[in-house]
Amino acid sequence: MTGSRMRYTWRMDSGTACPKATGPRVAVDIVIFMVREGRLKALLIKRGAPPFQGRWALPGGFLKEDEGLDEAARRELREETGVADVYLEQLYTFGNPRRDPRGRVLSVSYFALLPAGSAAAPPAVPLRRAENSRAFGDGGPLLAAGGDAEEAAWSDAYDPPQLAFDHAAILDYARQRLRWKLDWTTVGFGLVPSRFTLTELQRVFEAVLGKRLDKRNFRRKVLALGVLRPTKGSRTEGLTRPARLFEFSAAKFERLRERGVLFPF
Amino acid sequence: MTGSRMRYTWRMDSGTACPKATGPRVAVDIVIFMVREGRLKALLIKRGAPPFQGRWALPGGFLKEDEGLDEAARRELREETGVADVYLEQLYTFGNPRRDPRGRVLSVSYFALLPAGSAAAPPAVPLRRAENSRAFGDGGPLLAAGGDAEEAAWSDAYDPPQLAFDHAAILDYARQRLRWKLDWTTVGFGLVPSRFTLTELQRVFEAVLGKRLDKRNFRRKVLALGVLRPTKGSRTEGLTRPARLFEFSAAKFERLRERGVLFPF
DNA sequence: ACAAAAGTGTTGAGAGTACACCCATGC
DNA sequence: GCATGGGTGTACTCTCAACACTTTTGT
Repeated sequence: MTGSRMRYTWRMDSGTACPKATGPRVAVDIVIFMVREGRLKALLIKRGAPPFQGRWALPGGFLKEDEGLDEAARRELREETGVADVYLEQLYTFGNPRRDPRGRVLSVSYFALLPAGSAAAPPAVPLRRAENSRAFGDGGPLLAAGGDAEEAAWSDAYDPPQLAFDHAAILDYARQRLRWKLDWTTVGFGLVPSRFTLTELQRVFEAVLGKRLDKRNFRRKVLALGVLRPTKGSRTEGLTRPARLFEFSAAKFERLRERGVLFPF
Repeated sequence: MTGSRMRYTWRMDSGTACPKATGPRVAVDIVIFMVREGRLKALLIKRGAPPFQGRWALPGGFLKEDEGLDEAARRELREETGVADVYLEQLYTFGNPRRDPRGRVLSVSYFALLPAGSAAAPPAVPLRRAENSRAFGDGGPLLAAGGDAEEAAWSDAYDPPQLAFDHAAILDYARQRLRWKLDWTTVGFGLVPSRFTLTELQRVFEAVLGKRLDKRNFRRKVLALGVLRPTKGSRTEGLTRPARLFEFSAAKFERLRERGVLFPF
C-alpha cells in the first residue's frame, strides 16, 4: 500500500465551498503536428513560469469545469493556433502521480493535424535558438498558468529539445500513433490543405514516415483508395509543368469504413 | 462559452485543507474480456447504489490519491477477479461533463484480457436473469461506492444488457479495439492460457471476430508469426486424438516489434 | 533546346483465401 | 471399426515493391 489510504468524499453540489469535487487536476495537452520544410513538426511552447521555467513544453491547459475533453482540446488548439476544424484525436491519458512536481495532474493528451501551409501559426524557426515571439493573440495560451514571456515554435517532431514534464513521452507516443495510422487510415489527409497535388501529398507522407516513397506506387495506392477527386485546377510549382489539384471526397468514405480502412474509431 | 469561466486555483501544498487540488473526480473503468462457451464475454457488475441502482455497469472505481492510472486499473482488476499479470491496456478517456448525474467524473477506461478458463471469476450466467452473487472477496469491488448488494456476471460482449452511465459506449469501443488489434498484433494470446492447442486459440479468435475461420489458414498464419513454440505436452479433448500444446514464446517477440506487428504501443 | 517536375505500366514476390482429405486416439 | 477432432497442401488472387522513361511547361 502506498501512503494515502484516503477515499475521496463525494458531494452532490457542484459550485460551492470545499470540500467538493476533490479529484486530481486534469490537463489537456496537445501535440499539434504540421509538415513544414519537408519535415514533420510539432508546436511547442516555452514555459514562462515554474516549474520547468524556460523549458519547452506541449501546448495545453487545464480542463475547465463543465467542459468536455474534446471541447477543451479544441479550445486549446484554437487559442494556440487560431485554427478550428482540423483533425483532432485523443491520444492517451498519462497519470503518473509524479509527472508534475506541483502535485497530482493527469494529462489527457490529444494530437491534431494542421494542413501544410496553414497560416495562423508561428513561423518555422530552428528551435534550438528560437527567437520568435507569440504570433497569435485571442485568449492567449493557458499553459504557463500565471506566466508571461512565452514563445511558440515549430520543432522537428523527430528531434525535439528537452521537454518539460513527461511531454517527451507524449510526443513520442503521438509520433508513433500518427505513423501507425498513416498506413491504415486516412488521417494523412489531415496534414494537407483542402486542395493539393499528389506530389504535395507524397511529401507529407514522406515527412511523417521519415523515408522516401516511390512516386508511382504512392500515386497508385492513394488513388486506389477512391477518396480523391481530381479538380479542374492545377498548380504550377516553379517553372515547370503544372500539377493537377485533387481534393478529398468525403462522399466515398463510407465504403472504407466498412473495410475498416478508415480510423478505427 | 459555457457557463463556468472559472479557472482553477493552484496551490503548491498537497495534503492540507481546501482549496487544494480541485479537479474532476476520476474513475477507472475496466472492460474485462474473456472467452467462455465459445463467445466473447465481458464482466459486469450490478450496481447496488444510486445512481443507476440495479443497473449493470463496468467494474471500476475511483482513482486514489497518489495512485497511477495503470496501478488503479490493476487494483480494480485484482479486486474484481483476483487475477494479476494479465494483459491490460488503456483504452480511452471519456469526459462528457454530463456522463455521471452526480457531477463531473472522468472515466479513464481500460480493457483487460483474461485467459479462457481462468478461475477466480464469477460463473457464466445468462445475464438477463443473473442470480449469482459475488464469487470473490479480497477487497470487494469499489464501484458501487457505498452500495452493498452487488452481483457480478459475464455478459455476452456483443449483446450486453442496458448499462449505466456511458458504459455501453465504452464497451463498444473496447470491442472494436480488441477486434482491430487481433489481426495486427499479438493481443489475442492474452485470451488464452499459457499452454493451449491451436484449436483452442482458433476458437478464441472466432469468438472475438464473430465468424468462423478456416483451420488450415489459421494455423499457417499463426505459426508463421514465429512466436509459438510447441511443447512436449498434449491435451486430449474428449475421446479423440490428442492435440499438441503450444506456448507463447516471448523470445521471438522482438522481431515482430520491428515489423510493427506487435502492439503499436 | 533545355531544365524541372508531372505523369505513366509492368513484372515478380509474398500474403490471403478457398478448398478436401488422411491421421491418431478412445471406446 | 467407427466416431471425433487433429492435422496437412495446393492453386488462385490480390497487394506491395522495385524499377525508367515520356510529357508538359517556362525560360
